[in-house]
Amino acid sequence: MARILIAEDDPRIASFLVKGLAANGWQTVHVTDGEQAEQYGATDDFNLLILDIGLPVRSGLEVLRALRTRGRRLPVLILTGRARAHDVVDCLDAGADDYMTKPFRFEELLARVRARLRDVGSDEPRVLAAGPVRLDLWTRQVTVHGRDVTLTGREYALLETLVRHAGRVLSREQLLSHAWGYDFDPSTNLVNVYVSTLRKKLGEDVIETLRGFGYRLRTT
Amino acid sequence: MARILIAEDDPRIASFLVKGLAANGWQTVHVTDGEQAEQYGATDDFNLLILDIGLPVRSGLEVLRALRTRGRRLPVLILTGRARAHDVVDCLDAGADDYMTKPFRFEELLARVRARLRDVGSDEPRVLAAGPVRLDLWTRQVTVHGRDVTLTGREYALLETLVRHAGRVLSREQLLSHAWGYDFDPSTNLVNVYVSTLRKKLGEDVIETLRGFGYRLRTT
DNA sequence: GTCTGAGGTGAACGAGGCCTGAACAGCGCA
DNA sequence: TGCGCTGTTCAGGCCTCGTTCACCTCAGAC
Repeated sequence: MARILIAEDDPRIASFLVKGLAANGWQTVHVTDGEQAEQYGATDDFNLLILDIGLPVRSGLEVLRALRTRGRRLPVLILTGRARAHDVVDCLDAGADDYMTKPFRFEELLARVRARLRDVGSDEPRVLAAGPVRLDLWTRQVTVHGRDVTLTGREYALLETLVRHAGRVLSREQLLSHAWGYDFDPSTNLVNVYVSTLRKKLGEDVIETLRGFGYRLRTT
Repeated sequence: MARILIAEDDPRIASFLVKGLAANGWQTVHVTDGEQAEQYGATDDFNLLILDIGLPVRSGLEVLRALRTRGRRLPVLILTGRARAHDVVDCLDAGADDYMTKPFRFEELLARVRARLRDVGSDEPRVLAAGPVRLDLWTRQVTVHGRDVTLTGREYALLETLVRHAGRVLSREQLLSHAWGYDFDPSTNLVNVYVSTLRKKLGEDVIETLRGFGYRLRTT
């Protein structure tokens, strides 16, 4: 099983990452400053480092440079705020493999983590299918009962989450954190709205409502 | 699977090469000075050597001469900066098979790598086709729905990238790194502009926009 | 030197996606 | 049956993202 080192000082984002990655079967270790990140990253215990660029004590960029200087080839995924997006170039120069700007959707992070771990673990299939729904992850094409459907970004993200957990009941909160990110207002009715639009595009019978619990993708 | 030895001391270019070649299914080994290049190149483990001319410890030219003196017939692709373009003649004399001047476009590098590996692995077809588009890689002729179209260099590079990954959604960054190179400003709107001009020449329906994600070449 | 065309930049414009708030519908419980 | 709670749907505004255009630089041809 792949092990992931998370270097992130914002407790909110960190807990979001730890829980989400654990739920997908990865072991995580969480550190909160650049010094620890460098120490742990220098061991051979991890298959991936998720590195916040704005860490205390020592910045993510410094950590990355130090690791690369020591010859560590560990894949590194950089997290950066909008405002510091220009730092990304330096990080890629310094040998980062990929980056994401905050706020990010969890599904997107998962996709990138999977891509980076492809050599280590099982690789990501090209097509996801559940019940009448097929998602082509390369082309982002969606079909229902063989019929092509065009979805917007959010609609696609939400459907992808449902398909990945097909048959399971997912709460509004779970769907929000996967398809939107950690940065959501709990009182929003966004999920309801997007389920509604998805139903219009996919047909009424594809997504089931479990009153009081959440939604579920029909697998039959 | 073909194995490629990369001898390049600029970490930026090296990481660009390693990632890009790996993504195309080649195994790479990366060394950063002329001494290592010579040691690794002397083994029989590689099908191609990508050799920077300005390496520390021992220059690319020295490495090349040493390998050839020892009777190694390994194909060698030279990388050279603009300023040192005159060294190319010496390298070709010393037995290099091909060369590129920095900065270079990734697609161009790929084409040369494919050409050099032709004997070893699968060989490159002469014509690429996807949907209504046909590219003749030898003559650089382009047709859409059978109609001839003339493209500038960049337009061609961008279209080639789209055709090589036809149907897949490619992000702006992926397109930039393939059609422009490692040396791009992530905030540029170049891709947008060139997609726009390509659409004018090829027709509106050939390249599809996936809002928030990138572009895709229609395969139907 | 002048001209031409390719490559690249910055900004204005516009469409469309995303989200909110509120009205409406329907289910379950008393 | 009536009430409250949960879920659905719709209209409308904001704002991001993509498109396009005018303009600049640069290199090569003549």
